[in-house]
Amino acid sequence: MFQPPSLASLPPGESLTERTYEVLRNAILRNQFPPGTALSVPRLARELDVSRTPVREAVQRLIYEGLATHESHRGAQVNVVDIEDLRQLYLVRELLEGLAARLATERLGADDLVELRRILSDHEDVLAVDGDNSAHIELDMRFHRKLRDIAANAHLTATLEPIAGRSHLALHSLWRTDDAPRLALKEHERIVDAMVTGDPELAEEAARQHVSRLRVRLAQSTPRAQGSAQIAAANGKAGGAHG
Amino acid sequence: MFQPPSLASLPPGESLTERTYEVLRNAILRNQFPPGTALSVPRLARELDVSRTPVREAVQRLIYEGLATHESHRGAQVNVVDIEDLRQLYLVRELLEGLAARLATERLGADDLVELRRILSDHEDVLAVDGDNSAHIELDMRFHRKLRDIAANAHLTATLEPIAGRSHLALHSLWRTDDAPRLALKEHERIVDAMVTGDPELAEEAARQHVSRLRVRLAQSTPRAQGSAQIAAANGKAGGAHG
DNA sequence: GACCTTCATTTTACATGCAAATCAGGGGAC
DNA sequence: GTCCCCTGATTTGCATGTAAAATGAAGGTC
Repeated sequence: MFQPPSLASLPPGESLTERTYEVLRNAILRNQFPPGTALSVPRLARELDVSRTPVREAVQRLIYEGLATHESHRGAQVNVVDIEDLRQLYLVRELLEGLAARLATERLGADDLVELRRILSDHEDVLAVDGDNSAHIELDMRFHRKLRDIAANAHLTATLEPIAGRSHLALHSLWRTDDAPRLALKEHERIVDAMVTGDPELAEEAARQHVSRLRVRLAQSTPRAQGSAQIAAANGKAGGAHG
Repeated sequence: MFQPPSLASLPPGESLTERTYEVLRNAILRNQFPPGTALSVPRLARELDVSRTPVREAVQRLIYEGLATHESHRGAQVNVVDIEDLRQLYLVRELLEGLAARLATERLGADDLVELRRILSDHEDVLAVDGDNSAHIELDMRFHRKLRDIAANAHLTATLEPIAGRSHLALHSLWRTDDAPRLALKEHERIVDAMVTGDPELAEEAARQHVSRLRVRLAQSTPRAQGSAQIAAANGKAGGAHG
């Protein structure tokens, strides 16, 4: 059910805890561990072939970051994000993405612009193939991560990263309309356009509108049984591919 | 140097890790562990009379929260916040405190108002005695924490709490002018006044201005050797009590 | 005195041991 | 069929063991 990415695939320079954390985080954000999945420390330790200590520390980090929840003596499980959560989440995210776009505009370099455009172009390619929601989410994450990088404000990054993570986690279960990815890409392009004009306020507003519209679109999405479907999918094995 | 608060003083319902975390966090925010202080896990474990595991986990939490920093194989130390850090920090904090005030205004109940006014009144009392910067910081924290509570947005709280923690950490080393506490209190009162009018936008603006002015005041403060004094105090052992 | 080198101490990063809590899954009792 | 209790397996929360890295003091050389 979960091909052990085996850790070996990761930068061996880092600590085991760090690498374990990356593996688990990616698995969650790629929906390989859907919301509701239990994160048993001994089990993961066996599967990843490390001791329990690094796994425990990685799981705690996921908890602090809000990708997992914890109940006393009952362990952790991948967070289930419901509509109300998302509403509150996007209220915060709107401000922070706006700030990121504003700061990024002030510091935008030629290289950065090239990289941003490459992401947009990759994103277009992915949407052309269509149907692949995971690839869309991946590109969406790359775009927003790049914005944070350009903004170069360590506190903003540290603050926004977990927020963005939780948002993207929710996307797997809550996206609905098929044109949402296309709308998102259009809005990304608008943000970049605003940044190119060199007007920070404009970029901020474009980014805020983007998040605000995401929120509206997600709120309108059929709330198809708030993740209970996910939990079922997680408990019953995800074997049947096209369930 | 550090009277072991011994953990026993804390809610015995919680886990050891949780209680250890609270003890360390309070010690840092009260400047009992000034910036630069090394957080040696075995040493703290001895002093607090618990095993190393809960201490290690508590320290990691402080690191994720940004109250401590970590260097590979060299352990953690209490974060040193410099002026540039603070500038970036307050840019983020301004937005989030604004949001908190806006949401709090929409949900303000009679009890909440009583509590807020009580905090303001306690704050006045403390400033009347004067000279006690720690008490001012404590009341400042209480005020902003209460605002977050009233706002009742879990994601905002989770996001703003570490930011506020780091801000308050910096206050111990970077406050300067003697009238800063009084100005802060005045601005708190303005925020509450705005909330009472029931106008969320006004409250948001008042809160943003408060943070923005804090930033300016802190930036103007004599940067008295960015915490190096603190580091010296921390390294030389504070053994001789009144060293 | 300035600069190495060595060696003991401490600490980190990870592994493992273990009591107590929780959960899964049968039987019975009704 | 439903409720309840029991039992065994698993897991959490904490404690402890330990190799390798980092630190620091002592001593030797120039």
